[in-house]
Amino acid sequence: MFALPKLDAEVLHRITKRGVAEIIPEVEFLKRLEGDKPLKLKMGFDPSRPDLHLGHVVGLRKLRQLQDLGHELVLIVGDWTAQIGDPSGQSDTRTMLDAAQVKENAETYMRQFFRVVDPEKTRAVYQSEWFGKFTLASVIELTSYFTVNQFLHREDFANRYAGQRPIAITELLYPLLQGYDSVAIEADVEFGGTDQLFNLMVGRELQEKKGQRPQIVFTMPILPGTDGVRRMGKSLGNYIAIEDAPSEMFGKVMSLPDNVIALYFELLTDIPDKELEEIRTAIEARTTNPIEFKKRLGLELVTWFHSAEDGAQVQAEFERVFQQREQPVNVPDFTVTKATEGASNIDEGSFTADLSRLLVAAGLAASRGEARRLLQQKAVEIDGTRVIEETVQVPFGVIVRAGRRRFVRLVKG
RNA sequence: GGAGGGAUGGGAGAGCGGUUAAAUCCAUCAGACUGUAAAUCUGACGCCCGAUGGGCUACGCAGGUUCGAAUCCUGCUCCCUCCA
Repeated sequence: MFALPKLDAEVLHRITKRGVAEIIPEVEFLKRLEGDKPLKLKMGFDPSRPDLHLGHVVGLRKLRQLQDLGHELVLIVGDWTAQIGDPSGQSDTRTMLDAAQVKENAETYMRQFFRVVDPEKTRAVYQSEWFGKFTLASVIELTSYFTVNQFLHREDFANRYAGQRPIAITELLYPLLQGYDSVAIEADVEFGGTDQLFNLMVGRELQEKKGQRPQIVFTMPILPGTDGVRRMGKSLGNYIAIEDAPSEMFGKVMSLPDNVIALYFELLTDIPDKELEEIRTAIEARTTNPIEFKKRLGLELVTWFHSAEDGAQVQAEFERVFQQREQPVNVPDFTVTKATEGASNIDEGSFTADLSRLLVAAGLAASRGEARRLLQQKAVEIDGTRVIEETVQVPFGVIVRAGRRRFVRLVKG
């Protein structure tokens, strides 16, 4: 009944080469792809931070590609590992999540997850299905397969050990639990960023010790965040979320440093390798303005996660506001009344504005101090004219701009 | 059980009795420039006020010493390293 489609060279190439760091072992993976059973693809997630960003998307796209070939994804909801926290160099204690919270987070997660991955070929399972039944004896057994020395080889641990920084015992448990998940579901392939290599290998070994066919370890490059340097991460504040509004998503793409543009195309789009090369050389040789590539990237991403209309609109708006330095099409209204801070002498057509107060009232500045700073720094415009004075007479209907991105239209209440 | 180190602004990390709203770096914001919300350069970056000045908050928590404390003392709380 089930038949995996015949793989043509191009598809195969895209799956095994594009956006791939390492497949261990690659030949075995190819062999299994040709098998007559759909593969069980494993992907875990930690339900304590359900915000998906483009860093996750790199892996999700790969899963999608394989699903499209007929393989099946098993999504592990890490309700136990979430309590430990994957070693990240910090020793922040995580709070225990209650079951309801986990469920809610998991749902949020999956809602985002299915924007990339095919829900029809996805099965979600909770770690508690097996760890809920674990006894101390099972834990001890699990730990018996490895030595501390082996674990200290993991780069992160090795660095911390050498630097006399703390390594929590629970952190050592993390790879074991994640690895056991592979045993529990009998995973064929597990996916992760290159930083996950160690954990993935533990799963592979654990399966072998348990007499299972060891999973293929499939790693992908880490996507740098909007700072272009550090990995994209929520806690680093350099991420583009799947659920970012169109303008925000586009804007964040536009703020990418030039040197990561090509990598973003490689990991997040399907543009042909040939074009990828062209982009790469064009940026290096400075023959094309990189902003053009960023626009294209932004457009693709917004189209994908929102719609083509949103993409077009948001790009037009960007060009208008930031390139032409004109006013945006849709400016939110701010209603000025007698009660408004910073507004006085209101008559039919205009009023006297104390800008240090009004900017705060209108949400354009966080404090009066900041409002004054903006005025001082020549960052405030009223209908396109720079304003430095604190007190000015303004007509209703004008657009006030504070800085590059904040706009408000003053309307009479 | 023993010895020692530490808790500072969004993050990292100086300061170790006054001139410290607190160096520096990163992030952030603004301006300039630009083929870009890249890069680069410059500046700003606690809050409040009748404001070239004044006030209030802030360096784990609670007290104390002092004209004056992030800096010294005491007691808490938490964290870490090493030895056993």
